[in-house]
Amino acid sequence: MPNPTTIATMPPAAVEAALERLGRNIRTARLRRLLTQAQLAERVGVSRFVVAGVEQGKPSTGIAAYVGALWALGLLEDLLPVADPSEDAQGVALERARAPKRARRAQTLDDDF
Amino acid sequence: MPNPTTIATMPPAAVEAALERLGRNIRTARLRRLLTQAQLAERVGVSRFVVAGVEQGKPSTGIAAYVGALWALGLLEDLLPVADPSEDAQGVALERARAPKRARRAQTLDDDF
DNA sequence: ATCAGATGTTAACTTCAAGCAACATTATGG
DNA sequence: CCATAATGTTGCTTGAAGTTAACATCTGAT
Repeated sequence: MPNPTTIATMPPAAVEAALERLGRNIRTARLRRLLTQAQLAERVGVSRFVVAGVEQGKPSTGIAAYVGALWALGLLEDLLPVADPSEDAQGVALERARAPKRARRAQTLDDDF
Repeated sequence: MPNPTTIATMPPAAVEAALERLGRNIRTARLRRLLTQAQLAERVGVSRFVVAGVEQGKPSTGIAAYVGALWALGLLEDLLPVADPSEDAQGVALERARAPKRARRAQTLDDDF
């Protein structure tokens, strides 16, 4: 991550909290299944340090490690509702009869200021 | 990701599919809010290429970029139920009156073979 | 209480991913 | 239709993520 001032090094507090929570949840799920970090890591295909990072909610860890852990724990389906368009009430409300493939703000034409 | 044979380069099909779906969902949410990739990237604090990677479900992209995008779109709460211990039916079933802090498999003692 | 195993910590090294820039392509608004 | 903005693509550079290893610490089973 070449740029030192990135989200992975200084994430917003809300993002950081969400990641820590997710990590704790994954840890709880692993312990319930009586798996060691190393065993889970082997299933996921990473080193045990990456799993440790996931359980700490490390922001810079690749998402594949997180999703791989969920997959190895049989919790992949929990990801399906995330940002699901049909559940995005705010998005549906914002969408006023338009579903563009590209976001383009109408350029000011007559109403210059 | 130094190791060439990692989950980020060759993820299981299910993981790959889940990531692609998540990326598409994030893209849909962004378009509904009439934001460009660059605008969303600015809010998240990354370059527009990272956002493009997120929307493609790139496995090796740091989870902070994904969660940051959800945060910037007002969809962070969607992450709360993921791997939620109280919703982990399988985990609750497996947990037989024990909640260890470390996973340790009972070593074979008398029953050697 | 003891000991084996799980987890945390540190360090050095390797490799890839993020950043950046220029260009091509596509889609949208006019 | 055309112009313009958004998105995709490519190549390069560099910093950081992941791996490995060794050691410390803590937990839990016996």
